[in-house]
Amino acid sequence: MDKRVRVRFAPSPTGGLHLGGMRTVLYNYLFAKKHGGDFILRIEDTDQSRYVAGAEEYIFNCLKWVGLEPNESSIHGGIYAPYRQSERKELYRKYAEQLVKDGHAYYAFDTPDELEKMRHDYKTELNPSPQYDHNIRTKMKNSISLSSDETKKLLNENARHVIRIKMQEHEIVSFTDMIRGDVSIDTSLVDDKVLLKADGMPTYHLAVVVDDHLMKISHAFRGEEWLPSAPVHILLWKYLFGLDEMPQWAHLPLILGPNGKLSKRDGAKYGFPVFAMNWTDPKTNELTEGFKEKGFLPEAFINLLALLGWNDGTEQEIFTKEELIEKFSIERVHSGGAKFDYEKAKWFNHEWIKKSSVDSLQSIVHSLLIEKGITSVDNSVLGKVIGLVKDRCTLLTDFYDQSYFFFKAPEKWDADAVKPKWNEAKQLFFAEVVRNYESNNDWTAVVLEKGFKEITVAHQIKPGEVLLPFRIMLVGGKFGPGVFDIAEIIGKEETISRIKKGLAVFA
RNA sequence: GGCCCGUUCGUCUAAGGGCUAGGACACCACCCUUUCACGGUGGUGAUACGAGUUCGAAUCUCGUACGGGCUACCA
Repeated sequence: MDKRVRVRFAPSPTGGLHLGGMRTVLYNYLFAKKHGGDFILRIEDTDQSRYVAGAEEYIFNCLKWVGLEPNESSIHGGIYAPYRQSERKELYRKYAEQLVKDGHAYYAFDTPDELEKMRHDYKTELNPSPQYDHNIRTKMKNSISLSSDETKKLLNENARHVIRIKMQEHEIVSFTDMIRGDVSIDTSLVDDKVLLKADGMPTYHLAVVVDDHLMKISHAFRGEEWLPSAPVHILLWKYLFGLDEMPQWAHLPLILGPNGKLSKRDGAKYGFPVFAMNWTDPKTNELTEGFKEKGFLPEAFINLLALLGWNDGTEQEIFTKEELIEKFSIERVHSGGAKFDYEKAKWFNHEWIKKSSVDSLQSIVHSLLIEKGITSVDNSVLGKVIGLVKDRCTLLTDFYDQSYFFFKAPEKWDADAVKPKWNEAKQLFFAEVVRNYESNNDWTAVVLEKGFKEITVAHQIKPGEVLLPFRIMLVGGKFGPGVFDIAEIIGKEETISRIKKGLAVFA
């Protein structure tokens, strides 16, 4: 059987592409690819009041960045188009009416105020949040409590109404989850969910079942927060299409922040990204930082996401996308939630930067430097620089701090580290170094170091006393790779110029 | 409140009845390095609690506690 695996998203700020959603996509993708199936992305835009312009494109951009593009979606198209819910609106009413006809659903005419009143009136200490269920529905305004004439009259008058599922009083609904095994839930605990809203749009509950059937979905992945309403979906499948056709479900564990389900707020509060890419909410102008802009490699992002709740049973932690596809198994996904650890996330990125070739980093570091105002970047120089500093970079943005001095002479010097011990002897020493380097015809780190050391001997100075000042002349502070490597790369002219400048500053 | 899901070092996790509960991140120490890192070696550190089943339980069962989720004309 062909595997058709799908994931659904709402283009809204709350349902946007945070870590949890991204991981759902990833597992979905890995599972589909592993079994030679199709990865289908569905967009939920049923609730126009929450719809955020640009959010859908944003989701696709994120997927593009990490290379998890779907086979079918609202932008990629596919044989079951359209893939956007608002464009499928007309489909859903038919199924909702069918359910009413078969006695599995009913019309409800209650206004928001009446619902509010019900929640207030039936609220007790024992039941702080009363539900629209088999007890309450007889007391509300719907086609079960009203006579059929009254119902007809209201429908003919075009009274605002919704269609609700009629949950059985006591029925145990069971299904097998790919991660958790057998799960059973008593229907009496689930309320009569709205299936079709007053504006004619379906709720998630109806849409997910109708779409999965129409699009011949075989596997459906979603977050654990959907578990309590799973019986609604199972029952709808039973009533509408039969359970044999129902996709296999996998309810993924939640990704937790420091306090509970990871939220956008957690990122701002604790200083780490929770979205794949930068996202500016057009309604509030609020910026949510992304992993991409923070300096993560897409390979690292996928890797750390995959390992948050899954492992292959070995001690391997660094996986390429291809290895993940090969080794992923949904049965090995944890059932418990995982707390996101930003320190470990950074470690994954560091590993990936070290693992990446100079060539693959070149263009990304180049544009980063330009962004930071370093305009004259020679590509062959940059290649050498990247090779020299990449082991010291945890985030891509670290490349700036680790390498700007190759392209720009220091303008400030950590003079406190030099001046107190500065003296005439050192002044003379560096004057000698300048003379030596000026006559140098073999500008390599090894030769430069040899010349430098010889002069320390001649001047009876310990290398340790002049190495630090030399470093500060070249880069401005106590950081960076080996000084002679730096000197080799910046070249003869620049090295001598920086020594002379340093001598003037320290004198 | 009700229901659902979960619980192994601080964090992510391995161990599917059987050697001193293994690894990674973080942390600490030492080594390397005449800067800062990288790297190397080592260390601190966990089966939530209580019963039961068993020759033997992190592992199976029950209870308790704790954590999370759901309880909308949101998804």
